[in-house]
Amino acid sequence: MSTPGRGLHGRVLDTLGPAITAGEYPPGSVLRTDELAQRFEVSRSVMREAVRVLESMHLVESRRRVGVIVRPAAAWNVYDPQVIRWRLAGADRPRQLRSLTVLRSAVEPVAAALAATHATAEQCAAITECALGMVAHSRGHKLEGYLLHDVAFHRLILTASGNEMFARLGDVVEEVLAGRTHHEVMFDDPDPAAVTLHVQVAEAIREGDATRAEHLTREITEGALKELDILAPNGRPATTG
Amino acid sequence: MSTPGRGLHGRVLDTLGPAITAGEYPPGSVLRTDELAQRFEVSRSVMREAVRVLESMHLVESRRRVGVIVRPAAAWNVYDPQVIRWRLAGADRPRQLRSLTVLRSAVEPVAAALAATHATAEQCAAITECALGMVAHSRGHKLEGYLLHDVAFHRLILTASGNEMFARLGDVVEEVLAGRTHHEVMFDDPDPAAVTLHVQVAEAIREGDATRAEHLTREITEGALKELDILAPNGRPATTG
DNA sequence: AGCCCATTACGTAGGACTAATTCAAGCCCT
DNA sequence: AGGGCTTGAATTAGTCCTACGTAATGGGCT
Repeated sequence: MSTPGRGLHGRVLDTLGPAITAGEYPPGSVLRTDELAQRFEVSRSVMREAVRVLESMHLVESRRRVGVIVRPAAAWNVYDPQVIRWRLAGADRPRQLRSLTVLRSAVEPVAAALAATHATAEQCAAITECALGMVAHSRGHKLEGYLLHDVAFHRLILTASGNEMFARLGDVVEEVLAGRTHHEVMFDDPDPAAVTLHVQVAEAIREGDATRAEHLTREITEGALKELDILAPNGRPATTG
Repeated sequence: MSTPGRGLHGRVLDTLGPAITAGEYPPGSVLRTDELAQRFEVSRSVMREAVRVLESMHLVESRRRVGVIVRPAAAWNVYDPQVIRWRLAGADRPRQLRSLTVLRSAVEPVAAALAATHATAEQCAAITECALGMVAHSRGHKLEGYLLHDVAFHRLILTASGNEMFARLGDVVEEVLAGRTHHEVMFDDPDPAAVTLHVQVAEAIREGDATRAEHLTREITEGALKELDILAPNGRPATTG
């Protein structure tokens, strides 16, 4: 995807990272550096660099006389794009997708409101163009083209918000939307209502109507949440009273 | 604060990280591993481990035959707690504080709404206790005690939301609140209206009133934003029309 | 202009030594 | 005799060092 194999230590991470985030090693598990080095057939230097990276993601903790200890999931840097990808590729992908979608539902409406105030003329034009592109690809099994414009649309709004924290969530949105199209069951054509909402959001931003942009975006993200509920009912298995 | 000096490479990071995030090396700057190792009086191995960590934060990129290249700020992992701390300690602290506060204003209301639905009885009790603790420390220059309860209050709500992404923002909130109390000019006693809002949020969550919890929390975060505007008017110097 | 090659800095390997932490054996005190 | 404290030995990560591999760059040659 992004950086597949930036050196030997990266190769090791591509295996170890997913294994840890998948819960293959329960919290508290102890790994030993030279044992791992042997297993992956790399030198200790390389293995140590890999461990340092895992450590910076708070996936593991390295203690003398003990080894490399796997930390509980609550400690993980769940905002690290690498960690997100690893988890999305793993078993609890549904839960992860839900977490990310809820995050979207919190952030994107506010981002849209800010975009309505801050967006430059060029950004407004680009956003509108994306919305029109979505319309153009909304019928006739053009899912790939639709996805492309959809991702660009949301990414542009997050950037136009002027908030760097929001802007950095573009990758997350892309991951979620791409996941919906590729992995989950995607209806043949996107929901026409959703397409219309995107066009209206573009309008609102263009007109500088922050409140309307916010409300419309909220409708979009709430739709995404409902869609998730249909595919995988109940994030936590609540006994439907 | 969290892990000051987990080995030699950590010592190096404590100096290099802040330097890079402070913009001391403009994007595209080239550092050489050996040179850095000499400067910090550590071996190349240690230096390489430090570089690997910086690389995983997307602060730098390491290329053969070239060196360690500083990446533009747009590429940085701004959600990494370490990066956040480095930036908060640096020169553009005000801008950073604003970004984080805007993020709070997006996330916390939604988190509060979810908490109203998901929180256990124990969590409700703890949240209420914190709110009462804030009241108890709201008068008479008891800022430290107030801060302690304030942080715990928001952290509990983020956790009670049941969303791991929200829960991990507890550190961010702590950093922001602590910053307000310690670094910025803090009025002798906290705003009484804010204290009341916290108590009411606790009520709403206890009663399971998601909408009310959300609106009240929104008032809190909007207050925080206004407070920022007073201290450092206009994140981007907009000519007040 | 295009190709080749020497330079250069990172990448990898592996051995030697240090230091810190755990665990247990042994000691002392009660 | 039992419990708690001290001490020391074993273990594993941490650090340093040296050598060699490798790829990208930039200059020089054709």
